[in-house]
Amino acid sequence: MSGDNAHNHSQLDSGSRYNDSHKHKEKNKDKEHKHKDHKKDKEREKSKHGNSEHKDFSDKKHRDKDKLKHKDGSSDKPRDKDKYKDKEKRKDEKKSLEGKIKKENGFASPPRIKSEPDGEDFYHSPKSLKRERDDDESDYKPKKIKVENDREDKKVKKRKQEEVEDIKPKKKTKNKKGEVADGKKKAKKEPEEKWKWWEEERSTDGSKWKFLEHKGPVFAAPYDPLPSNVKFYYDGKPMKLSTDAEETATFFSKMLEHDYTTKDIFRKNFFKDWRKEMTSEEKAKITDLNKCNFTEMYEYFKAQSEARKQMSKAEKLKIKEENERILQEYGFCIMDNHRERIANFRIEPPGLFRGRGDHPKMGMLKRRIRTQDVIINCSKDSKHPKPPPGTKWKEVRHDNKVTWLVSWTENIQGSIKYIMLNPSSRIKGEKDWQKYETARRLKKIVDRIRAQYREDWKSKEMRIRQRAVALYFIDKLALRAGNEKEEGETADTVGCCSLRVEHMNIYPEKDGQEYVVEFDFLGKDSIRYYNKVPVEKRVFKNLQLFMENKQPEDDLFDRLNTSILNKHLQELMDGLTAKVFRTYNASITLQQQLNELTSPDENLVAKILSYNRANRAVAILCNHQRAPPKTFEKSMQNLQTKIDAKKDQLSDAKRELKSSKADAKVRRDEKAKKTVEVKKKAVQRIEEQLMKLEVQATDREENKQIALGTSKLNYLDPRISVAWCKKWSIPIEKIYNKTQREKFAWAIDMAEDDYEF
DNA sequence: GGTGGCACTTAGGACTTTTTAT
DNA sequence: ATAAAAAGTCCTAAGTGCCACC
Repeated sequence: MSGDNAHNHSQLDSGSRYNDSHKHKEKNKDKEHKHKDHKKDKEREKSKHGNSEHKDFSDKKHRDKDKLKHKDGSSDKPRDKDKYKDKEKRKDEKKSLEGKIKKENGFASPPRIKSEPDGEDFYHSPKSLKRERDDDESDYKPKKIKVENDREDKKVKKRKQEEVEDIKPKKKTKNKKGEVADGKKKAKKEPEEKWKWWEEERSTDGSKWKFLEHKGPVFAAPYDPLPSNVKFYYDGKPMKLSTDAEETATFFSKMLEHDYTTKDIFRKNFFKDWRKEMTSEEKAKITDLNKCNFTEMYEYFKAQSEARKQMSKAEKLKIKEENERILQEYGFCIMDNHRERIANFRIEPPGLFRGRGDHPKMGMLKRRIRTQDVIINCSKDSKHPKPPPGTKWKEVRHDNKVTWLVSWTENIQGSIKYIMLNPSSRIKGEKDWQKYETARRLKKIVDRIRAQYREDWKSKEMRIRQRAVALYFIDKLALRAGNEKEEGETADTVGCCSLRVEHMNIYPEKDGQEYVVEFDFLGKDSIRYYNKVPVEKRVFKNLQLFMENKQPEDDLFDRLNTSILNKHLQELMDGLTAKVFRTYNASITLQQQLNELTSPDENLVAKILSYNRANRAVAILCNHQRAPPKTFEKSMQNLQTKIDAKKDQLSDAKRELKSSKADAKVRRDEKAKKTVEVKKKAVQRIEEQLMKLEVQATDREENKQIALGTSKLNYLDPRISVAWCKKWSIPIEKIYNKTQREKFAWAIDMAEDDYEF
């Protein structure tokens, strides 16, 4: 009773993530299918649908999807747009497109002949295989063998200079309003000259770096015990907890407001792990989580965070400076002569595991990482990071075949966590660039691949048909590959290859369309994928075949998994895997949509709306969702109010204009004429403002539950956006913020207005 | 082929800061 | 000046894919 009744919240995952309770069907038919053993049925049941609250979401989503789903080479019958006729453009008059192959931009590459004689002939050493491939991935400048140390080429000069400047921990990055000049006069003119790694050659030996030096991770702050006046109550009585037990209790107390704490699994897992932290006396006494009252602790933390907000300017500044200091010390490393930003240099603090969706491990205690858990990776000849006094690293190694600086093993899933570089770093950027080049190579042969999988739908071999149908989905719908997962260890989610019969319904005819497939499953992060699509007849027939005599929980593609699929893809094109299709389809969609939606005579605001729409088309394709912002309704309403006000203002202005015109007609003097002009201007200005507001409203509404960021950051070849900006004279800042510009510096530097994906 | 380990990319939500409206 | 909204950043979970080994 007491205690945690503080929470009773409502819905959490507003969005479309399932978590809870969905009852479910006849599950017991049981395991005679060779299938795995359904000990996890239980979990699965939970994610069964039928959750009415998703209703409207799905409707909407499916509407959008129908609208935008693209072409797949050929057919693709009518979609069910009918039901939702809708806003202007973006129908799918796009299909074509595939046909035309564009010339690769600049970095021409010896396009590897597509189906080359499988690897072996080319690559002898499995060891170096990967790297070699990368290299002749082409796209990167004419290669030349990189010599260990600075070569003689023209680059040397530039490099040297950078060495000096780049490496200096610039005391304070940005010149915050002048205060900079301290330290040394910034004589060093800052590394204003940004390093253009993309103009240099890449190493060819499979090593990721030659030199790496860093300071190691920043550990989580040690536990700071509660003041004695903040009490924990068990069964209504105050109880002083041992430090460890108390710390763990604070983790729970901090989440009191979160829906997690109302979930059985969460509570059960938490309580079990909490008890492990208790002394035997505590363990004996505390036997029921429901008798625990954490509210004082909760209030205490709330007050603290409140206090933090109320801090004076000076205090805040001090904290900011301290953070900056830590950043300068630990947030950078030196990799091959350049000072590069580290992404996550702080070790994850202890806390309660928050899995997403219906995670069987939610609530478990994520333990504190100590020095002896940490592996350091750096150059032998670098200054090794030193462990906190009195402690020792688990290991210091010097592996330049990997990119991480620090790693440790996490205790929930037993997986390894890494500290790596920021996306703006050379090592990440090169990889990112390469990813888009691979997608562009796919573009050149995608027609052939499509033709082939269509042929394969007729294959005599079941495994080939399954492979072909799966690939069709991956291509057409941008589904993820769908690796197998260990049951019971994670939320029950699937991707293409791991789809189960229960994840789709097929209808010979539905809503006036033939051969409709309705997908409904939870994908990555337990985000629901719901889509109804007409498919080709052969696909449909194949699906019927695959589903024959199967139980709902059986795999749809029982002869297929990601490794079989990827092996096949690898034969079609060097470097081709399932995920390349997502990248390819996302980028090509952006490009098409930009071409279609951008009208030359529109103003900047309208163009940006078009960009956002193109971006949105991709986000919808990739099913990138977000929970509608909590304040969405309200802010939408506010905006509408503003629009209404503006409209009133406009009609007033118009009226005034009219009367001034009438007046001018009568009086015919200069003054009256002038007045007319002034009024005209006013009307125009107001109209513009109104337009802007309306655009804003449209954009926001359309974006309600769509997340644009993920595709922008991970799927869209940035050169497409850069070229678009150049072509229409849109400042790049309108599209990419500072962080994004840093990540995409390579693209911003190299793409011209005629770049074509 | 199946399995587990490893490295690295992709992902949404929480949290913080900045901007805008009042 | 203050509040609200939006934008930006941080955080870390959850994917993909490859490899070694059996």
